[in-house]
This record gives sequence, structure tokens and C-alpha cells, in this order.
Amino acid sequence: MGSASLPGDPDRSRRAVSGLVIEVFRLKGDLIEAGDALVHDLGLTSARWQVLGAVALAPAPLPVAHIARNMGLARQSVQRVVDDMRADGLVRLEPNPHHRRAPLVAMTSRGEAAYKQAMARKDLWVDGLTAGLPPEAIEAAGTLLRALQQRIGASHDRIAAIATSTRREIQE
Amino acid sequence: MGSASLPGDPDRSRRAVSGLVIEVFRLKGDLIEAGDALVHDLGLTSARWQVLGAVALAPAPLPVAHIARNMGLARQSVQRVVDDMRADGLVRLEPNPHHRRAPLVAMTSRGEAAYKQAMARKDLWVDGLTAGLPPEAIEAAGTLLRALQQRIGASHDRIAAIATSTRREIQE
DNA sequence: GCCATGATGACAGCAAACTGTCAGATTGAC
DNA sequence: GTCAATCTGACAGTTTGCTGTCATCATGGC
Repeated sequence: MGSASLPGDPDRSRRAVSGLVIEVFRLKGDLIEAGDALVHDLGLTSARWQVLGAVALAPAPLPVAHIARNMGLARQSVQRVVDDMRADGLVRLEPNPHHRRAPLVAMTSRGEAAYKQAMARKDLWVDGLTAGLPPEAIEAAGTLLRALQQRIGASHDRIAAIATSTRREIQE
Repeated sequence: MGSASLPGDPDRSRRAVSGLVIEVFRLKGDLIEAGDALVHDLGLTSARWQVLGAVALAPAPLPVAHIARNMGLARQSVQRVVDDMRADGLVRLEPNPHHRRAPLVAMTSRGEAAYKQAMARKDLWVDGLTAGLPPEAIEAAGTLLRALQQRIGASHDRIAAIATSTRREIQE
């Protein structure tokens, strides 16, 4: 593998991506942890909060499968969270006039109160986190992550090709 | 809550952070998925690969609890992955002269071969992902995520204060 | 030397994502 | 109108992280 074979110095990009990936993993864990701590006493978790957010942002009540598609998750993951929140009185299932077996998820008044509290706390917390950071830098980071994510999504064929073409004997 | 009360336009930062958080969650999922696909036929997963990386980068063999601390994970998560890899002959436990109950994790030759293959594939894949992206932008994104992570780590007290001070009656 | 304290691994169980399979409900092609 | 394909929720099981508890071992104050 030669050096300086590409215009952009591949080693520099490789190192930058390695660091970025580590940060993404750590940050994801820290965000879940902080989110849980921020809303724990409201009867919420990060997962519940995200589902309530999808319900709140939708222009009309949605069935579980719809919510899952909007969030990019599997149907069953959202189903379990919704079941748990229903048992806790945070959401309620309303009959769906268009589909007898797909009830619509709606927040109870307790669910709405908890969600509003959670969002208010989030804003307070985020304002403290970003104080002194230029918004442009935050936006630029988001843009880069989005670009990376799109490239990863488009790289499935390349992954398969790399795995096939670099296959060596690993067996004992 | 006033508008334009802070120099940096809090709404703009809030929106940027919201987008960034969504990207971090999505990217984490995509990275795990892509990593699994990239090394699946080597008997590795993303989790195994990360543990092997921690072993490979350490200047000397480490016990499981040390590896977990380095990775920012719980001891038991790493323990289970190590147990699985030991059953598959990718790592081996060596006696620890300093601690009878904390054996040192070392790669077997099969483990080393698999790890080298994984790293070579990762480089090929990453080179394709970053082609055309300025390395400065990747580095800047990493720097911002790192700054955010440090601020989150320092915000535990503030989270508790926010939760306490904004507590309202949510009960039915 | 003795014993509290902490580090470590083993084990059990929880959380939140996944996949697979199934039956009932809806929808669209014909 | 009928029937195949699709959508949906229910249920079971897997993965990969977590927490909590326990017994054992190491270390350091005394």
C-alpha cells in the first residue's frame, strides 16, 4: 500500500474516521445515559421518550408499525415500548377506523405532561452544553455525519466485494 | 423563554443538536451493521472486532476489567465477548503473575489473522467512504463530537439540578 | 501479621434492539 | 365477488449492552 497515492492523503482520512467512529460510539452511550437520567423521574426512558416524540410530531395518530417505520426501527421494538408505556398509563390505544387490528397510539394526559416536561428539560440541558460552541460547527458536524451515513448506505455492494476479494484461510 | 436572549441564537443550536443526535444514533446503527457484514466470514462481529482492537493496541496483555475500562464499557459485556471468542479459539487466557484471578487476554494466531484481515478490509472500505471528503471536515466533526462528549460528562450535576428544579406533578 | 477495602471473574437477570413465524385484517388484481 | 399479496400485531427467541450480587484474591493501614 503506497503513500500519497491519492490526492487526499488516505492515512489522514483513515485516522480521522477511526477517531470519529470511536466518538460516535461513546457519544451514543453517553446520550442514552444522560437522556435516561434527565427523564427518569417522569417515568420515561430514552427509548420511551423517542417513541413519544414520534407520536407527538406526527400530524395524526399512527399505528405501531407506522411509528416504527418513521423511526427506522423494527416494528417489534416499538411494540414492546408501547406496551410498557400503556401499562404505565402514558399512552392509550384508540380504535382505528381504517384498520380493525391496527389501533392508533395516542398519548394520555399523563403522557403529554411527561413529554412536555422532557422537552423542556432537554432544551435547558442542551443550552448549557452548547454555550460557547459556534452553531455553524454543530451544523457542519451534522452535515458530515449525514454524508458519511449516506455513503455507508450506498456501500453494501462494496462491502460484499471487499469481503469476497480479500478472503484468506483463517481456519485452524 | 425569550428569543435572542443569548448571543448564539439558542434555537439554532438546539435544532443543530437535535439533528446531530439523530445522526449519531443512525450512524451508530449503520456502523455496527456494516462492520458485521465486513468481518462476518472471519468469525468476527463488530463487538469482537472492537475487543480485539483494544487487545492489539495495548502495549502489554490486559485482564478483562482493564480492557472494559479502556473501551468505556461494563466489565461484564467484555467478559462475555471474551468468553465467546475463547470458545471459538480467537483469544486465549494467560496466567497473570500479578493477580491470580485476573488472567491476561491474548490473541491466538487465528485471532491475529482475523484481526489483521479485518483491519485491511476496514481500510479499503473507509478509503471508498471518504473519497472526495476533505480530511479537515472529518477531523473537525470528530473534534466537535469530542467536545460535546466532554461537556456531557461534566453535566451530570446539571442534569440532576434540571430534573429537580423542573419537577412537577405528573401522577394521575 | 491481621483485617478492611478494593479489584476481579462468575453468575443471574434486565433493557432495548434484532429476526423469524403465525394468524387475522386489509387491499388490489382480476 | 374472490383470492393472492401485503400489512399488522402477537409471540418466541437472539444479541449485546447493562446492573446487581457473590466469592475469591490482592493490597495497604495498623
